[in-house]
Amino acid sequence: MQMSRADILKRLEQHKVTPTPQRLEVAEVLLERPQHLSADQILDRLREAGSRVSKATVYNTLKLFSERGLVRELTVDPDRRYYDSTTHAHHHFFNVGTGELSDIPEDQVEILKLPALPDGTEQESVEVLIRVRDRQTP
Amino acid sequence: MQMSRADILKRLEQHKVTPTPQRLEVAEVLLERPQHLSADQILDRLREAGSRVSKATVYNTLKLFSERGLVRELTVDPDRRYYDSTTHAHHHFFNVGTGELSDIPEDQVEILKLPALPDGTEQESVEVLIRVRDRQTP
DNA sequence: TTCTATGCAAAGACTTTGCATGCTG
DNA sequence: CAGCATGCAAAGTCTTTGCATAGAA
Repeated sequence: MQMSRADILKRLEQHKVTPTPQRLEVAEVLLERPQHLSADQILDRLREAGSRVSKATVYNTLKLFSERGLVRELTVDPDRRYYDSTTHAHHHFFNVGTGELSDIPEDQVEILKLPALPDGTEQESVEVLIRVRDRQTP
Repeated sequence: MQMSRADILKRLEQHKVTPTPQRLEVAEVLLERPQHLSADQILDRLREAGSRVSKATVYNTLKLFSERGLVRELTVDPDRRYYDSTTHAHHHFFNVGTGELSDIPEDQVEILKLPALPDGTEQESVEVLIRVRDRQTP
């Protein structure tokens, strides 16, 4: 990824997000490279870098970004929402011990057969989540 | 399913859960049939039936049940944990509008290819989640 | 100046903890 | 009687709301 400030501005505009200083800061951290971060992780990074954004602004900004399709919200850990800088369809590994999330390239998974959808519904997404844990090495 | 009180007692014992009046009440509601319920939904049903269990006890009981493998915890909605009375591997539909969860029988999904696991990890589960939404009927 | 959008303190929702209570050996 | 398990009030964490502030027309 490695987006310049100008690239980020462009991407915000593409998604109809009015750029503000705080939104730019959040976008810079999350869009820097393909990654999965929680709101608090982003807040920590911003604070380390000297920013003074409030917690609520980070949460609200990420919510806005995901509503506008700029990032993708992941539901894999009941304790926190992760935001994915990669928005196209792909699958995930989730390490239940460490909370670490990693991408599975789409071509590494092939689903042969899927069921019919419930009546009156349309598909929004198909996600494969492989939960893993660190192997014991005693 | 349709378990009698005796069946439920047996199932608790099989999973090394000491039966208490409150645990039996929670188990009766959740294990009655294949279903997915949140802690608060279970609390509501218990209260309607005249029970006086506390909220915390319902939460703690469900946590214990899932640790002991009596039920399965599902992570599909960041706002609440669902508990599944069906513990064997299977997949789910999740209606993002209504919050409704439904089972996909295991034989309705065939995964042809899965990636190698990250180094040093072992697989815990593979879950397919199909998010759907009600189709617009204007 | 009026109207709209932004940013944060405080409130809210879900869940867990710590201690009082009761039971077992 | 000692020791352990149980159940709940209160506290904690993550997230959203409502209002004060700033900016645009």
